[in-house]
Formats: sequence, C-alpha cells, structure tokens
Amino acid sequence: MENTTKEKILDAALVSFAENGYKGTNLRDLAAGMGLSKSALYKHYQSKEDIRGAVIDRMEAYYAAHFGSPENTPPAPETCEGLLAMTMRMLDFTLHDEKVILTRRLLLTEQFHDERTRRLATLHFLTGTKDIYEKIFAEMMRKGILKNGDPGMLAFAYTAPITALVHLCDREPEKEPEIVEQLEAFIRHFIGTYRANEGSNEKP
Amino acid sequence: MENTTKEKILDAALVSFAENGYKGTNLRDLAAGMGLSKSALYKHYQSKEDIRGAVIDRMEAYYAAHFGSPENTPPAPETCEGLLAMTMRMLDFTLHDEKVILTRRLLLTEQFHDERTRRLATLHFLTGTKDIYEKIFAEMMRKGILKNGDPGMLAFAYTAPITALVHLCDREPEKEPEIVEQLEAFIRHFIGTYRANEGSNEKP
DNA sequence: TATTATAGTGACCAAACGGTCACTTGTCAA
DNA sequence: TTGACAAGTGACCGTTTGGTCACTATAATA
Repeated sequence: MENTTKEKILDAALVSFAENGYKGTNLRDLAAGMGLSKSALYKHYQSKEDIRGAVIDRMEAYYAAHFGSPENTPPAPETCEGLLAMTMRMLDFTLHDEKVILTRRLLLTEQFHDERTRRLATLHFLTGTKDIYEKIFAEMMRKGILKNGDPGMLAFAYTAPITALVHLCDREPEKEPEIVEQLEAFIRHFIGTYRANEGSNEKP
Repeated sequence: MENTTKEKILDAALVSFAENGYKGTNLRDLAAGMGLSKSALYKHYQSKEDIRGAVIDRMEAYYAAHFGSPENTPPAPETCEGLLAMTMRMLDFTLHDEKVILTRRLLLTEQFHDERTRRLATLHFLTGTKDIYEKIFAEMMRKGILKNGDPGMLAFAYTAPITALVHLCDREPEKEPEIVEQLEAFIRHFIGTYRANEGSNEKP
C-alpha cells in the first residue's frame, strides 16, 4: 500500500493498541513515536475512536483480501506429508509476521469492546481457518488420501488445537521451539489417525 | 469465604477489570458501585496495582484449590458415554458460573500485562485442562475403554477444541445453544474416533 | 470514662488525557 | 505573484484519574 502519513498512523496505532490496549494508548506518544505532534493526527482522523475504526477497517480488508475469497484457498496436498508441510509453512508465516502477531493480540485483548472486533476474532481464531481446511480436507477425502468423514468436523478438530498453540506462542514466545515441536507432533498424530487405509485406494 | 469489605472490593474489581479492563477501571465508580467512597479503598489496599495483585492472588488460589491438586481429578468414567456426560456437566458449570466467566475474560484481555496473568492464562486455557484429561484418558486406556495411545496427545486433541468453543461462547453468548450442540457433536466424534474396539477387551 | 485502632468521608492535588484553535509552512494552480 | 489548500505545530482547555490528608464515627479495650 501507499506509505502516506495516514497509513503510517494506522501502523503505529496497531502496534500501540496491541501492546498497551486502546485505553492504554496515549495519542501524544503515538504521534511522537513517528515524529509528529499529537495535533497532526487530527488532520487525518477525527478522533481516537476514528483511528480505532480505521485500524479495524484495515484488518477486515486485509483478512478479506488474503483469506476471505474462495480462490485464496490453497490447493489440497496430494499426500498427508504434503498436508504437514503446507501447514508448517503457513504456521511459519503466521508465527513470525509482526503485523499478523499484533493483529491477533489486538483481537484477543479488545474483542469485547465492539461488535466488529468480536466478529473478526471469531473469524481469525475459529471459523476462518476451519473453513479453509474444510475445503482442503473435503478434497483430500475425495482423492482417497484421508478417511471419509465429515470434513467440517475434521477441520475443526485440526485447526482448534493448532490455533491454541499459536496463542500459546503469542503468549510465551520464548517457548517457540518446543511449541513448534508440539505442533508438528500433533499434526503427525492427526495424520496417523485420519489417514486413509492403504488397501482402500479405489474410488467409487 | 468471609464477606469482608476487603473481599467485596476484590469481587467488584474482578467484574470491572473483566468488563472494562484494568486501565479502563475507575476507582471512583468501583467504590461507588458498592456504596463506598474511593478513599475507603485505600484503607484496604495501597494502590490500584495492589488491588490487581490481590485479584490475581485470589484467582491463583482458587485455581490451585479446585483444579491444582491431584486429588481434585474427577474419577475416570467407566464408559465413553460417561465421558460425554462428565464433560458436558463440567461445561455446564464452566459456561454459566459468573465468576469463572469473568476470570476467563480477565485472563484473556489482560494476559500480556504481567507474568503471573500470563502463566495463569496458559494454565486455564491449555495445560491445566489438558493435565486433568490426560489422567482420565490414561485410566480409561488402562481399563480398555479407549484405544491405547499417548494420553497426553489425546487430552490435548480433546481439550483444545473444547476450550476454543468455550471462548466462542464467552465472545458470543447469544449463540450458546448452537455452540453446546457443536460441543456435543465434537465429543461424539472424538469418542467415535478413539473408542476401543469391541473385540479387544482383554487386559495384559 | 478515657483511649486507641479501624473504617469511612469529602475536599483537594498534580498529572495525564483527548480534543481544539490560531498560526506557520510548503506546494501547486490560476 | 497571488491565492487556496493540505500538513503540521504548540499552546491551551476541560475533564478524568490515581492518590493524599485531615477529619469523623464507631466500637473495643484498658
């Protein structure tokens, strides 16, 4: 995107809202942190609430652009090992991209403040990820890679523990190495449980 | 516990911290809400920070008393249907006890503020529940009710999705009926996946 | 009864905060 | 050159906030 002052303010606001909370964010420090005076903020936004709204707008737009549309669903892996690799690749991004980390933190800590944040939190932490893997699992079942079953239930059973460990990593980043091991162990366990039997490669 | 003023202050503080956040909590309103003046608070606690500390103290003590000790682990059910019943009973409490709900909310929204809250959050949302079910599952495996396997991994795969739905219920309480259905459906799916085969009732 | 400790009050303080406003600077078009 | 406009500044304002203090009331103790 453009690197306008208006956009830079949102960047700084995301950081501050995530780290200090909305109430704990001080407009003077926020502006000073980017070499501006507090009054300058009011040339671009009408109020502190207005800034919060714009931050949420951008989060919504970002999510819609990257995960919201069906064509953004990654192609289903051809093997269970491919599923492991793909998930670990997505996790590597999710666990280290600063903007994504801050977004999660903001959604977690401010989810009870307004309706839009609440909805976004559910999307990020539950339904969004689940829907993506539901499509993938449905495809993998069709291809005979996974046992047949309810792909939605499977996706939920897969993504919820992963999301829990992502949250743990946000909370205790110093334990990342062990957590990543746990993530991989869980995925292997999952694959071991739901992988299709070798003898049933026929398709109807 | 005793119903002293000192204790009542903690009750009110838990509510306010959970609903408005620590920063968003106003000592005047907090005191007025219980028919006191703000100065009275300072007869019992030295500062706002001190009140937060006492609230966390009490949460730690409560958790330790109710879930922390091994003898508090509920007895392992004799059947898979018993597991479902037991879990739904615990969930019924967890989803409706006001103090527990507020505690979760406080831990969620304030988990990045201090180390103790962080640790308590991990305990509440991840390791604590997992450890309880790990023991239960180990026992159920020994009794031949569940397939043999890693009880820790199983407990994680069981509790993480349940916790995710509990969080969803906190966030969107109006959807409780559907969420409880989802909870039950997940548990049934879990049982269907890990229940021991009928033919292998022998014990070593 | 006199004393002392505890719980509570209301006025007060200094700091911090969101927000406003008159003013300056720089840029581009007429 | 001038005029208009957008971007930015610093002083200022009213309000809110955590915290303090002198004072009162009550009840138990000596």
